[in-house]
Amino acid sequence: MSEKAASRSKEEVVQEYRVHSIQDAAMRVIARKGMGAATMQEIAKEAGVAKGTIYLYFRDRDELVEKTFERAISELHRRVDEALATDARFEEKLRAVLSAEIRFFQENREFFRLYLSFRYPEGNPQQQRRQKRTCQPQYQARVRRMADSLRQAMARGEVRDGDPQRLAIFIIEGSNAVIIERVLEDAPPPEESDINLIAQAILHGIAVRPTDQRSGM
Amino acid sequence: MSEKAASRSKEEVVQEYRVHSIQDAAMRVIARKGMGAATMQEIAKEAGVAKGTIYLYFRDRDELVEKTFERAISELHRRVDEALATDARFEEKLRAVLSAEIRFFQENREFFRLYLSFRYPEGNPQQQRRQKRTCQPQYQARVRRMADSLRQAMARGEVRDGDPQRLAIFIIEGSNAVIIERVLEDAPPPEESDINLIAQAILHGIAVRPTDQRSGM
DNA sequence: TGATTGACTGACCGCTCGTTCAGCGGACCG
DNA sequence: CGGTCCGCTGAACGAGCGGTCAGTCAATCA
Repeated sequence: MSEKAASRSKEEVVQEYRVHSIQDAAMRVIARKGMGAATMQEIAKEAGVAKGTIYLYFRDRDELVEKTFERAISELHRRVDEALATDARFEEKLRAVLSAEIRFFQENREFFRLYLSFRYPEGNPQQQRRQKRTCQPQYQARVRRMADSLRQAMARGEVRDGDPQRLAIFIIEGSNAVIIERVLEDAPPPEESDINLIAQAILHGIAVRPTDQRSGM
Repeated sequence: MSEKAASRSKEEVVQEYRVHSIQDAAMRVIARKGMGAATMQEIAKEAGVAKGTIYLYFRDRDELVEKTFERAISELHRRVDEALATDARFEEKLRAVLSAEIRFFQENREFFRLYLSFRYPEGNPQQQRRQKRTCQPQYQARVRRMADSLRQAMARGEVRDGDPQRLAIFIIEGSNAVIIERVLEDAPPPEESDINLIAQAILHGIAVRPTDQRSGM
């Protein structure tokens, strides 16, 4: 009974395996060489296939890079959304998001080079217009999510009023920078330590306050 | 008596003018097209000279880009250093630095693309090793300066204790992101408004505090 | 078992890029 | 005014890229 079905499924599995192994190879090569210097030849070699094979699964280089980026970023967004989907206080949400991001970038160390290439796209306007459809919306969705959480928290009186868009950008990029720094380190401190540092800075700032005499945990 | 001296000086002036106009052209083209897509042909056209002429003043493309970056970033560092060179309280220093950065990126709107290319360098290891000498030290110097100011402020009891390196990265990248966002906007809000937003976030965080009942400014 | 298929290959093509260099022409000298 | 210099030019070159496609061969079919 599973004869035909299994056979068809097997082909699909093989296809998916090929697609994923090429995407993984692309990610590794881009991480090593940078977006501009990553050639189809080297990606193919890394994936253990011939250059022409890639074109059986992806229209061209742009589509390969685009799909590779989307697969990774959607996983990050899934985890961040999960962290934001609770009714907890803003501080708890923030800590959950930071934890999710740290783990994600730790598990996907190669991803950040690709992430940056899409965050600040290059290429001629034609290429950029193409990327706008996938990269900018992805990033802006992230900013919007954070901004929405901030607005909620402002409405609840947990967070001071202020431009949520700008604050979201400040929080995301500041956190990102520390997380990337952390991921690039040989022996990073415990996850909790960096989460505390970032969350403290975001929530209460760095200035000493007279009322702030409790020793932090 | 100024006959010969003037003539020699005139040649030097012409040389310097050529060098600078080529660097300015490089900056504009990189801003338009991105680091990878900026060709020598287009830079030459933008500068109003022939392609070969560039090679009379720069060994190769790498040297042109490197020198162009250094000229711009050293101007930014000069202004930031000036802002940090006082004995003022940390808050005043921070505001002065933010003001300097906002003005710099506003006056050099083309620079940020180049800045990012050096902040997260691409290319093969050979090219990267080359860039390490100029880009990473430049960025790390910036982080170090901020970290030093933080350490001072901690010693004076103005700023809570915490890893100065990580806090400096958080502050610089968070601010940068907002400033770049601001520079890319068509009608940015008044400079003071963004400085207040960033300084507030850095110094006192975003959380509402019971003791924080004064209306801002 | 011979025929057929199609996933896979890699030599090849057209193109663009950074870099070179033989030659041009205006400025200056004697 | 003819000769020399030299800053400058842009056609030409080689390297290296993305993308193509005729050919290969193991798996499958009849």
